[in-house]
Amino acid sequence: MRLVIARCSVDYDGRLTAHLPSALRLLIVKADGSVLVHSDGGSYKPLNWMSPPCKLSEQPGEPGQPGTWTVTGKGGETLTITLEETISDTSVDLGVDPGLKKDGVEAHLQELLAGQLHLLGDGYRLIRREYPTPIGPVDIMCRDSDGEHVAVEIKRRGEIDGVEQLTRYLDLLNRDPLLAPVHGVFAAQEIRPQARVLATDRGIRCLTLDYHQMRGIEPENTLF
Amino acid sequence: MRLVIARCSVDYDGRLTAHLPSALRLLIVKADGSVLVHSDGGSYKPLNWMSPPCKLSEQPGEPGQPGTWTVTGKGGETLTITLEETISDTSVDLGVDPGLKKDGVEAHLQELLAGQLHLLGDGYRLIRREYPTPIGPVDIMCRDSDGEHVAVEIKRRGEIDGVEQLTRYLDLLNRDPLLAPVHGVFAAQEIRPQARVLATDRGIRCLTLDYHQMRGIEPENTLF
DNA sequence: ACATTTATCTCGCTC
DNA sequence: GAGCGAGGTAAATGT
Repeated sequence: MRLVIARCSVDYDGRLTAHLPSALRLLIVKADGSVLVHSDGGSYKPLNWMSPPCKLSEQPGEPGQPGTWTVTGKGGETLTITLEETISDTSVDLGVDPGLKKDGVEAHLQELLAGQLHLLGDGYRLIRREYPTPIGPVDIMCRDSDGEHVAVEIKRRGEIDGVEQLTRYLDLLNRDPLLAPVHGVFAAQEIRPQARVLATDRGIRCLTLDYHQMRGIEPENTLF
Repeated sequence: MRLVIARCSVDYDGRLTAHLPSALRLLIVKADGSVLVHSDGGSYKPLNWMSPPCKLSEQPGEPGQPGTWTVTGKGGETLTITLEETISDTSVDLGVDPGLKKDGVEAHLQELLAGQLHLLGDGYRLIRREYPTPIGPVDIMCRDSDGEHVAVEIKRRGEIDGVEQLTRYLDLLNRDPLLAPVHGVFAAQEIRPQARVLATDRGIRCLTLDYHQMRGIEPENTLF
């Protein structure tokens, strides 16, 4: 990664054309060749940029004359940076980033809850995640301490349509004498009052998931 | 603007939860307090960030111990950065940026077409741009050579929803006896075949705009 | 590979 | 201030 602080003007020509008058800015050149032009405000979006894949061509410029960067993108779009005065120019090798892990999405909540079935109550045993039915997979299917089936629907935010979805599963599953009775649990980080009322009215238990707590309890990497 | 190169891990807790394992990264603190965490790849989007308005609280950490930054956003969301090793930490005052000037977006197409109504046909006269209706503004309202009203919807890329939008305007406008009959023109740099079929079926004329040509023909600043 | 949907969307505008 | 629509949307997901 290369960081340049410079007084520069910038022109973009691609899907649209855009121009930045001369000012002091931060230029970032990443390892993949992408270039960002940042000002000292705004938000995370650069004033202008070029996404990878692209190629940077640098014309140093005569002493006392501005240098020019020409960045050409895959589709032929160009970012032209005219550097009038370079305050600093440093490079650093950051290596490859392990990447962002987003949590709190449905898939991760399902994974966590499947490993902590005790949150549903004592003696619960997992049958399987993504239990298939003709109208879609049940997030978690398990048995309670009495051996009766429990279908769990997991949402990040529990709203009415999630309750409807679980209701459809339960209607279907309870027609199967090998499974019935199948109980329902509606689990979410946040359950809207309307959804809670509807679920309760239909005999579906609501379970609010404490994501932070679940993540803390999640088993660490052990020796085995 | 402050630039920090550091080995750090990052946790975000807000609308969602996200975690970044420890790695070398670039941290940018802008004048408005916003914080960006960039890796050496990807695109212009940071791995994680906090948008302004927000407040940065810095706990320096004991010697040999990591320091911690806690950035708190307006809605209570937090970005926690644990700095294990700081490679560099520099600040620079960039001043206020004059800002970006864009061309070739929908607004500019509208401006160009309003000045070149002959592209619609001979004898067209402009009534006004952004002609207001209760369901939103019509991009261009004009009269044709017979004095009948013509509503023009302009898109950069003409797709079906743009045709639907114009259809809603036409339905409404044609209820007004002072305006009816109002004809429709769907103008775009590129019109998808499905959109063209739908528009034609509804008696809406399609017009493909050549942006570069329109820009070339646009009258230069003349003396009078 | 391509189409569709989402987003801590951002940004700019109108009411 | 809330609401709406565009975006060089970008990024993720499903087919």
